[in-house]
Amino acid sequence: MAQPPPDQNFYHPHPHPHAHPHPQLQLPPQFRNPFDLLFDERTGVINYNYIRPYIPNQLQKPDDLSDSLVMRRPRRTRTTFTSAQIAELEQHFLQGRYLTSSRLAELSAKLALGTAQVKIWFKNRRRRHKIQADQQKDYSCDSMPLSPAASNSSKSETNGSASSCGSSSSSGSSTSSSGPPSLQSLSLNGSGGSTPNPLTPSPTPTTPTANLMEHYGEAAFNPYYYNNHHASHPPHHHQAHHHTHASLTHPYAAAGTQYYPPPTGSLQHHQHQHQQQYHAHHPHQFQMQHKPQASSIKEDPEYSYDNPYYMRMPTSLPETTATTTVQPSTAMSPNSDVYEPLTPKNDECNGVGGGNGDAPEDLNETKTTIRELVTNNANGNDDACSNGNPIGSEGSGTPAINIMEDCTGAFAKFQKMSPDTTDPNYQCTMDTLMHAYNNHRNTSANTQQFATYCFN
DNA sequence: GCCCTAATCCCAC
DNA sequence: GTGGGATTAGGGC
Repeated sequence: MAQPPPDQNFYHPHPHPHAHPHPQLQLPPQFRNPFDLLFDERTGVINYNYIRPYIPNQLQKPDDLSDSLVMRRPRRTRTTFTSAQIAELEQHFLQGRYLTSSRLAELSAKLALGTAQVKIWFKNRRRRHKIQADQQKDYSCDSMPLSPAASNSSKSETNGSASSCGSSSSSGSSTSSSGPPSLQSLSLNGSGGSTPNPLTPSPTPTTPTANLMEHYGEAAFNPYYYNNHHASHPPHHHQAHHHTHASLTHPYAAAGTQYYPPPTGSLQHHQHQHQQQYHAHHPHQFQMQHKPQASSIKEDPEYSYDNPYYMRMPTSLPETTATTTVQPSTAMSPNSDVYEPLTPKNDECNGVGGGNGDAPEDLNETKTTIRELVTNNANGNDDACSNGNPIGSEGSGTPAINIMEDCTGAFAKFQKMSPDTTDPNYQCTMDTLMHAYNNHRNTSANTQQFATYCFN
């Protein structure tokens, strides 16, 4: 009987050439999932060298089993994923943290990996992400100063980042005591006073992706970019890149953690490990996703794409990053089998969930909101502005609107993070704009002053 | 030896 | 069957 070639993906404790009985033969109960050990789902090869009884560690070894047969389930040889495989896996993880069977099969075939390996990778990736998210949350809740907007709003309200930070967002416990700040806390915190319900995506037009990508660099959000722009460059380019975007005291650096900038040593490792570690240190882009209920994702007819809790991926990027290669998320498609729901608890810390990173759309929303604000104010409809000195006090909101229209590019100012958290221009959120507005509506004699303050 | 992480074990649903 | 949490262990440095 011809013996199949041994499969190198399996551990062979007894590499003797004698074939063990065929797995279809009767197996005693202590054999658990023998096919796990025998069948390589990638190659389809049965490993005839390998039939061992599985005895849980906790169970006592039956007397009639020799020591040579009692062992922990042997491991497969550790797979070393290629950088391309990692990139692909990361990209799919970006699109959704859970895979359907069809997606799994497709991905495993595409990457020439076993389905078990793909599943394990996603499982471990989710685990890693959760740990880091917990660390970030702890850090951001404990240490990060609130943006002026959040600070303002928190004076009169107890919603927003402060209160939601205190509630656990996951079934697991937060175990770490320190870590890098959440990027949400860094750049998206401005929703505190303008997000009535922290469990819903913020109605405050924010541009999280634009903010974060500009501040941290495209690579932090796009593994493809990372591959294309860093893999071929010496490590110092990588670091220089980040210094460019975090030229001042970076919260991560200030925290003295290993997370950001990535440790020099690891960055100087070879590309594969470099890439793996990079993603381990930059998990921020998945903050809004969480585990769906049970197995409801795949067939749940209520799994509506239109549900605002569902992940939204950026479909367009600021012009400064328009040359990069972020793929339109298939998670955007109702036919996608990778998109997943966002549960309310996913809105960690500040209720900016939803991943609504469509910058131009948000910008338009912001402008529309301000337009209404100014118009109402100018028309005397702003009850809050009873001091007789409203914006557009010339009797029409038109000048302010015109200024805004003329200052479209100036909105970009608010998409930049300031290292100075006391800077009232800290964030481009409605809170910030309202902060500026409130500060100046009592003092500005005309629209121009306000517009100058806000948009220049 | 340390770190990262693939793989395993265990339990819950 | 699949998930998460805990753990083990391979491999690079």
